[in-house]
Amino acid sequence: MTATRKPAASDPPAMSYGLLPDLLGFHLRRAQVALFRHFAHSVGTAADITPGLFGMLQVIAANPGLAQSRLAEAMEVERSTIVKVADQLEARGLIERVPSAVDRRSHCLELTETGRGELARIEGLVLAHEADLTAKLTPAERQTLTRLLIRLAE
Amino acid sequence: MTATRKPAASDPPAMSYGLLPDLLGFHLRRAQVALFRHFAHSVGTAADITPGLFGMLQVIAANPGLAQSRLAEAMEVERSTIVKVADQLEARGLIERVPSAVDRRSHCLELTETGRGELARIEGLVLAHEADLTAKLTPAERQTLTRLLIRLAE
DNA sequence: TATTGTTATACTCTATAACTATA
DNA sequence: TATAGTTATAGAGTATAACAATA
Repeated sequence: MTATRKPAASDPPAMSYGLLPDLLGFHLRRAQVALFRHFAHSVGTAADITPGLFGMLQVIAANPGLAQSRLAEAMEVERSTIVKVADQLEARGLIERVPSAVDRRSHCLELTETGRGELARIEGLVLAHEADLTAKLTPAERQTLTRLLIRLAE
Repeated sequence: MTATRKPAASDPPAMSYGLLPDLLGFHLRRAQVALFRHFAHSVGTAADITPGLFGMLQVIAANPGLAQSRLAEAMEVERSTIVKVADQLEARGLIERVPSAVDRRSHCLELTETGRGELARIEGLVLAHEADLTAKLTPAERQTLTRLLIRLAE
């Protein structure tokens, strides 16, 4: 049995969320807020990075020489949005814009040596964050959750 | 068996997402993006509302006479953020700011008659959106997903 | 002193539209 | 004509800090 206490007359009336608890989007949002907070506290304070920037860095690392427009497609954002992301990562010395050898309009994004080192460090932090966050679930539950989310997004 | 075709030499190389598919946050985000798109196409075009505004309206409707500061706490945003939300909903004639009888600093948020009608209509659209979105899942899977998301957010 | 609503301001993330240099 | 990167600009959504009125 869970710990309870006698409700006092001075208690604020319990808040109702109406229909929201019946909606998947409500729980999806709450889970994401919880994850962002956990990420900010664990990874963010140790490495000054957000989930979004980390995602960009991952895709750049996994696809050496990726053009900015291809990154935009992969992340499902506008080309123009990538400019500032690349500016930021370049200003921090994590990536380089290398002119393409075959298309002079195109910039190939590449991790720098610094970027490779930083990314390795951040990956360690992210994996620890992931393990900590999902410690509430069994491995089977974690896999079930991932699979259901994938099917929802398809 | 799934339909396939012979890969052509001109195919772009398959994009890799690196570590991202191993991370819950990646799938959480994709699911939320998919849900937002679906909401925008189904509910949004018929009622000019976003998931965020709908959530605010739900909590106001479910807690008549709620003060702005209490709404801010319930939605986990700053007091000052609520001002614009209330402005918007009031400008659309959906809610009213009623001066509190017991605390002259406080504004009690109340649905107008128009607001009640509109909310009822929007709720219908939202429930249809929810049913359509989750048609990919069995009722048991839907419940499992909700439960796992709740445990993740706890 | 603390709280309520408000304003002014700013920051992040994103999009649109127009520009240039290539293709 | 179409594409790659860029710029300028704007719109959500959010936060911080300060203020007047009130508790």
